[in-house]
Amino acid sequence: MGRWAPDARGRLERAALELFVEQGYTATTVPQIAERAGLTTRTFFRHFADKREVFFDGDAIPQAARRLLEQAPADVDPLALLRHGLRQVGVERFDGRREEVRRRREIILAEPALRERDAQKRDDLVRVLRPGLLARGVDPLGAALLAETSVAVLHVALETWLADPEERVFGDVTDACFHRLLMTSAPV
Amino acid sequence: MGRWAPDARGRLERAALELFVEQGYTATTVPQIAERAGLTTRTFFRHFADKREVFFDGDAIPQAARRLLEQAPADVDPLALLRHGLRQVGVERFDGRREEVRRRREIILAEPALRERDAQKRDDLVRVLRPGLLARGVDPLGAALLAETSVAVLHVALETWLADPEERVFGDVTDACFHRLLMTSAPV
DNA sequence: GTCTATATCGCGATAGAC
DNA sequence: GTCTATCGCGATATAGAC
Repeated sequence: MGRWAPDARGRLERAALELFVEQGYTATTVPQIAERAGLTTRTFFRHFADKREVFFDGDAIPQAARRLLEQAPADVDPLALLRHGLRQVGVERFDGRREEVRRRREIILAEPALRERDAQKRDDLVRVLRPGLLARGVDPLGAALLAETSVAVLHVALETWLADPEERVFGDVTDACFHRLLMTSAPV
Repeated sequence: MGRWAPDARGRLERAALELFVEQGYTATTVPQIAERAGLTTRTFFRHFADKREVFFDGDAIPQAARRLLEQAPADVDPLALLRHGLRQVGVERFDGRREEVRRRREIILAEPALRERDAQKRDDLVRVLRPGLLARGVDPLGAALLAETSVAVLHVALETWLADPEERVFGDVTDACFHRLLMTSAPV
C-alpha cells in the first residue's frame, strides 16, 4: 500500500458514473467527480483527457485489435480473424453483463457529447483495423471497406444483442450480421 | 438592406475558415472569428452551437437524405435509391471541387476535435437513413446494416475519390464501393 | 498544485421589419 | 404591436499553462 488510496482511476470512473446517473452528465462537474473520488480536479485531468473520456475505456479495444491483427498467423483469413475478434470483444466485455452494458449505452445515447465521443471511438477502431488488414495482404479499397464494415457490424450487433429476446451470445449476433451483409448477393 | 449586413452566418463561416487556415483551429478563438465577421461572440453562438459547428454544413445532408427517402416512389429499390442519393451528394458537393474538398478534409483530419464532430455527423446520417429504410419496408436488421454501410461507403468513397488519379465522378466511386462490398460473396 | 484563458450560455435591452 | 436578429454584460466550467 502506498501513500495514496489505490486505483485512483477506477474511483474516478465509478464516481463519475454514479454522479451521471444521479444528476445527468451536464449537471455533473469535474470538481464534483474528483471530490467524490477523494482527489483533486487536477488529478482527474491527469487520468482523463477530458470529462467525456472518463466514460470510455481508453484505447483498450483498438489496442486489442492491433495485437490480434499483428499476432495472428499470416495464413488466417482476414474476415475470419475479424469475426473471431468481435466474438472476443463480446466475451470480454458484453456476454453476461447485458444490464450493465444497457445502462451505459442509455447514458451515452441520451447525451450528445457522449454520442459524439462514442462515434469517435468507433472511428479510432476503423483507423487501427485498416492498416492491420493492409499488412495482412488485403488491398487498400478492400481494407478500408472491411474495416468500416466490421465496426458497423460491432455497432449494429451491440444494439441487436441488447434488444435480443433470445439472449444470444454476442459473437453469434456479429456472425449473423456479417452473414447478412456479406454472404448475400441481394442484401436488401 | 436592413439594419445589419446580410448573411451573418456565411460571414462567420468564411471568417472561421480563413482564420483556421492562417493560424490553425486551436489557435483561433471565437472572439477572433466574430470580430473578423463584424459581429460579437454572442452572435457567433447564436448561429453555431459551438466552435466546431462553424466548420460543418449543419444538417444539410441528413435533411436531403430524409427528403429523398420520404419522397421517392415506394417501388424504387432501397439500394438503388441510396446509390442515387450518394451520387447526388457528389454532384452537389464534390464533383468539380476536388481541391476545395481536399483542403477542408485535411483541416478536419488534422484536428481531433473536428474529426470527432465529423464522426458524429456521419452517425447523424445513419440515424436518419435507418428509419427511412424501415418506412420503405426494409426489415430492422437490414435497415440498420444498410444505413451503416451506406455511410461507410460515403466515407471510403470520399477518400478514394480524393486520391483517385483518374478523377472519376464521385457517384462512380460510390457505385464501385457498393459493388465491391455487396455484390461479391467473398469480398476479401 | 495553482492560475488563467476561453468556450459557452443565460438574461435583458434594442432596433428595425412586418 | 409583435417578431426576429443582434448586442452587452456576466457567470461558470473546462482545460491547459506555469
